[in-house]
Amino acid sequence: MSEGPRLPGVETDEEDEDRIVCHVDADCFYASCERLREPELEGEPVVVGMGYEPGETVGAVATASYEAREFGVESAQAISTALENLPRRAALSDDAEDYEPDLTREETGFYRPVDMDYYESVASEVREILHDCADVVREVSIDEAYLDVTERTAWEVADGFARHVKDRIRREVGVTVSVGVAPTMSAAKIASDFDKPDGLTVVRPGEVREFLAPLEVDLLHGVGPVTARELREMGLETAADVAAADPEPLVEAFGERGRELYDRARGDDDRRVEPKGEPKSFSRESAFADPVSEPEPKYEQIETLASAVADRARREGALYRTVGVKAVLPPYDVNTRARSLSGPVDDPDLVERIARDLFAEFETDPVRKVGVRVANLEFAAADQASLDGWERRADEQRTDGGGATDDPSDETESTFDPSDGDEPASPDASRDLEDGQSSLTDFANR
DNA sequence: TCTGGGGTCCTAGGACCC
DNA sequence: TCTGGGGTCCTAGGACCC
Repeated sequence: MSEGPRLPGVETDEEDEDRIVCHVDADCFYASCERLREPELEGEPVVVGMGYEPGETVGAVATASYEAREFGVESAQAISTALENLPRRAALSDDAEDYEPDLTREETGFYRPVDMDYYESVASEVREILHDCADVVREVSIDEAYLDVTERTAWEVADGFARHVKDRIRREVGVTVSVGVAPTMSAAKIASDFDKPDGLTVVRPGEVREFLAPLEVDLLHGVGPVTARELREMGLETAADVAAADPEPLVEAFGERGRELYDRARGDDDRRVEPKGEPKSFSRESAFADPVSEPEPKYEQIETLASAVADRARREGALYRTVGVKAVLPPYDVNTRARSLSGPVDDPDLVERIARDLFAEFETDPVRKVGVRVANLEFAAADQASLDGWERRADEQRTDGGGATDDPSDETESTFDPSDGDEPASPDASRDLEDGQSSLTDFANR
């Protein structure tokens, strides 16, 4: 996790420079998926919108095909803006009179709503190929992964290997990907971006710093608009500038991230490709078309989201110890509130109660977006969240000795006791958990 | 860029403990 | 009671990524 200064000689990272890391990044993945099941879209501008319904103008651009990008359509753009840059083709034929009469077919595009289930099915086909091509795969998102292919290829033939991966995905799934190969994860990531779409870039050991040198700072992973501006204010425009800079001011300005930035710009990155661990949180949020001031619609949304989040956690076998809400107030004021319990639970009704409770503060505010989150997840291992699981834990805590170790949030728990008593709501584990908990608490309080 | 949704990590300050 | 040092956990906000 944390990089920081490291002790010399600990761990086994002496021979790290010999890793061969491959970063695979699908090109405008959602749009490619749409083309897969609708081949007529091939070669046409395609815009995939989230929160978008056919024929409407709300929502935002999730992905735009390269043809659509030519018209100035960008990811995260409001659909209404995208439509100004690139009118909807269907609209043209449906209702031609309402649109500029001189629009040619070439100046219009296809708009489709996000269909996650379908993209997920395509992604899993890609994933299978990736796992077939590498010993270790880290999936970063639905359309992106790192592969450690050290044991599968050699630098002399790395481009042939990458070509093979690309070809297999194209042939067997039908989408194109861009691939970067480098001795580090961060360089591989940048390399895959270097020649998009359908790119293939190999950066060999010893070439990393030279490869990065001319890049603008905002192309570095982890540098967004805010950091880029600050770096420029410090006179650092390119990766070479950062690499040659004194690291101290960077650390001062950005903390640990500053150190990381400096290291990465110099090509230093000793992270190993590792499979992604368990998720840390689940959340759902949704925006209102216009800010809402009345409490009722907001609470209704909160409840819907709370139950969706709790459902998800249960499906994934996760217990949670923290419940949070989010309220976005105009113009774009993000507020979050969270409350932790003294032990992990699976209890949809409790999620809903806490979410309502936390949200009460924003009851009468105009709100444009609300969200619900669970965190501090625990994935009950193979043995489920069984009672003996809890007894074992309780034993651990007991033998821990001093009562000091448990229950900093004791009073949180008691806050919920009154409302908790009124119904035997929670099926399965959670009741046992809560019971187990209270005896634990009793013990601690003795 | 007038702003959608689902995530991660980091930081700062406070409470609390020894 | 006028004030040390080390640590953990919690909340809130922010930057960033896809």
